[in-house]
Amino acid sequence: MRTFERSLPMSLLKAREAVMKRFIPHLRAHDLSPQQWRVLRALYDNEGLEISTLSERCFLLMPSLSRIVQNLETRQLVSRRIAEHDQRCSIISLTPSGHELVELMAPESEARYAHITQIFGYGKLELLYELLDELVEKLEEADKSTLEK
Amino acid sequence: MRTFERSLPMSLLKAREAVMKRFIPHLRAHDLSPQQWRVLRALYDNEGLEISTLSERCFLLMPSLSRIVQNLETRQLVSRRIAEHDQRCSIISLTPSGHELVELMAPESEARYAHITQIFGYGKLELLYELLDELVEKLEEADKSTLEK
DNA sequence: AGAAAATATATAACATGTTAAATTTATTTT
DNA sequence: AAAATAAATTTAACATGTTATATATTTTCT
Repeated sequence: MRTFERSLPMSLLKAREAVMKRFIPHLRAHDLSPQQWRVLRALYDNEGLEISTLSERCFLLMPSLSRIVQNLETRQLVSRRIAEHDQRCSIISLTPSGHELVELMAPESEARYAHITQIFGYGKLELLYELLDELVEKLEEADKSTLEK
Repeated sequence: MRTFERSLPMSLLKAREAVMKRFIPHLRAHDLSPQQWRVLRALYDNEGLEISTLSERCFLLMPSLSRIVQNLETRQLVSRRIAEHDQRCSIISLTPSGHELVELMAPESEARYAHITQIFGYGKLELLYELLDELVEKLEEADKSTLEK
């Protein structure tokens, strides 16, 4: 049997944890979880998103996101309104203070990302992104052709 | 600001999810979570581990592992005894039926791993492992030298 | 129009992730 | 040896992950 250490999911997890360690202190200083930060960032890039679109962009399942938005709503960092064209849809936006918070935090967040790039090397980082994207792509392709059978 | 899509933690997460998708149905068929399976695998490779060693090997924090072991214990897949040399330490072992379960499941698990290797390419997979290891290594080195300052 | 099916979201229930605090046993200090 | 400190593990509390189910609204069908 393959040795236990050679586990792709675990290697990916370890890498993710190592990277996140660099960001979490900064997030915690502003009382945000990585997920909450992802939501705020996504809304900053594209103001006023349906919650299901937000779910895709942030790679969060609806039940998690539902709770996260409720939390951010009570903290007045985001607001929601019901879509006119379809009353089932919630549209989430940053409030002014949510917008402010992102702008306050972004520079340090960017600096930390730049530091990781410098430590690891720009070329290697690009290569890693490419490999990860290709892995996902190929697995999804394979899933599709399995479904067609 | 860097575009939201270019997020290393999220790329790592997506890749991990895509890979896990391949294993989860098989695990669920045997009522195991990925974490529970990791624990059983670790114990199969090295019978009788202190729970803190198990925690490192499986990359699980103690509170999570504590609950997982309790669950596996009630299902009689693992057993625990108190270490003679230090009564604070729990030593966890596979029961015979735990051992059996790993041997029953391992072939299919290996087959799925082989399939992923084939889809993605052996060389690329090795390269990915190397990059992930190197990323973790370099981040840890950088952490150390920061502490020394 | 009214019933049935589909869609968007939320809630429920339970496992896991995560930090802090509690508990128990070992070790060190005085 | 008694008190203080440290170490291993568990429990608590709360956020998130995950599957199933419920709710509300829209669309489709007849």
